[in-house]
Amino acid sequence: MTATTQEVRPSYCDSCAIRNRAICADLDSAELAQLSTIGRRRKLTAGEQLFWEGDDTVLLANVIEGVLKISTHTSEGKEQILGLGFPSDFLGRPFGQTAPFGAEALTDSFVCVFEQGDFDRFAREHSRLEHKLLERTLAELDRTRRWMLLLGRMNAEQKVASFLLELRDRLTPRTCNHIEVEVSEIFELPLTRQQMADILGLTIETVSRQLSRFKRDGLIDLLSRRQVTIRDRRTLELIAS
Amino acid sequence: MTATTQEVRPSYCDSCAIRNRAICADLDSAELAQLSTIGRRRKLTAGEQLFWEGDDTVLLANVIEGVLKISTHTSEGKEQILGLGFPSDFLGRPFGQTAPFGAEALTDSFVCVFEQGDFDRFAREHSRLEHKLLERTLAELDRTRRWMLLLGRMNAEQKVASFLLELRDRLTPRTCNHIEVEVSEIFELPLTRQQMADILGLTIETVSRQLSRFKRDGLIDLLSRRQVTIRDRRTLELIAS
DNA sequence: CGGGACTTTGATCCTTATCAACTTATGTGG
DNA sequence: CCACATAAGTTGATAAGGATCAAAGTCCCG
Repeated sequence: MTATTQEVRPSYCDSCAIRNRAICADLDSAELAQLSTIGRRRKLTAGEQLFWEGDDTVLLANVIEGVLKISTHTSEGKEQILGLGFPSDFLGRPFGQTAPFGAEALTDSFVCVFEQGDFDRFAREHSRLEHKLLERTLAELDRTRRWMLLLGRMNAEQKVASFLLELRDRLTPRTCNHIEVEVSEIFELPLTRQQMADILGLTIETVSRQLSRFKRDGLIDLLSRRQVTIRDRRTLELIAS
Repeated sequence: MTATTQEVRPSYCDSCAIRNRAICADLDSAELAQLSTIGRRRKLTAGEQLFWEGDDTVLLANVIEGVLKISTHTSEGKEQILGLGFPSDFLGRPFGQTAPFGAEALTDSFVCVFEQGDFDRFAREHSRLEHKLLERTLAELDRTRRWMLLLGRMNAEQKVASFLLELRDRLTPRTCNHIEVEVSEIFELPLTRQQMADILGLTIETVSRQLSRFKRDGLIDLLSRRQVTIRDRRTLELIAS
């Protein structure tokens, strides 16, 4: 604690795929080394639960690879997905008592997991990290509020169009080493139709019908259940408003 | 900046109604005095806009008295209210470029306003404040996500019931000087039917019909357009799930 | 007391949920 | 490697909840 000089061994964080995009981005090597002592990597297979809604021993995680969902349930058991976690996103509820939502891997994933207590303590001692976390939380709040607009005011067609566009964007990192990457309009849906319905506040049938319609109208292609190509982005954007 | 001792004059913050509940709660007198130099009080009359969606010169505010709404619009002009601000709530988007939503007073209000730049600078230098802000933002994110469940998965009856209950709770501070206060089940709606509709993702007619139904069934009383009494909280809670 | 905004109520229509049957993928064991 | 079982997805028919359109009623304020 009081040592002024400190042997800084490179932590495995240094080679982390999201080193420069996650909340750890502003930490120096020493801090990173310290952080890496309280975190551990974990592999998740599709469908595996990272933590459950209501858990007391709360986990926090950086998504390194893959896509996760966070969700809650109505008392009648209907699920509502609250958001998706993509690489470099931070998942979980710091400074809380119980997890207000559950987290599950949608695809095979890698995450960097922390016990909440460890992380909370670390964050309070490193205001740069806390600041990053604040910025992320504010951004996430913005995104969640935009989603409210979708849930409250859009019809099924607009919802599905918006969702496809957002997925395409978040699934493809905008830059790679500061070089603009030409992005393909083909991508893999990381969710089942049911899960899409649970995100959009629709039923599985409505989602399916809407996708079929978009395909029939030439706006998208469905190569397989999970493979989507956006053929007419302009029109989709018009529909999504 | 480098002075170690400093004349601390009591700022008007010391007597602020929300001194112990707002994000300023953890600041000491010296910090509070400093903060008060960059903030100013402002009175708003019902219907007055504090700032607009898309504004570049962004304002931030602590709500001292009254109720504000934050909202955004679809491209077709339909409004979606994103949330309400009650006394001690913090409004606005720190560390951002443009306001992602507008804020308007629903009732005559008092707020404590900051220029975003001033506030951002202050926050970065006072990690206790930034920590408070983080906790609030996380709590607000939780609340917003619960609202997603309402928008995505509830029917009109459940939405209106939930809203009445939440309004009653937030309109009445739970404690006063650490003493549990017996709360009355009568309260004033700070919104028009149209605004309620814009919060719940419904139309004005549906909201009105639902309220009439609740009244007919003896769950609530409507003394005037704005005066509501909750007569059967249990059943309302049951409906709201 | 009169005018305008807000609200309530009724009638009808439309979107999406629900129910049901069928089709297509996925995967496992013989 | 195929046949079968199971899960996931599609499509159609019908129903219901809310939106929309329309008109009457109420409150509020000058």
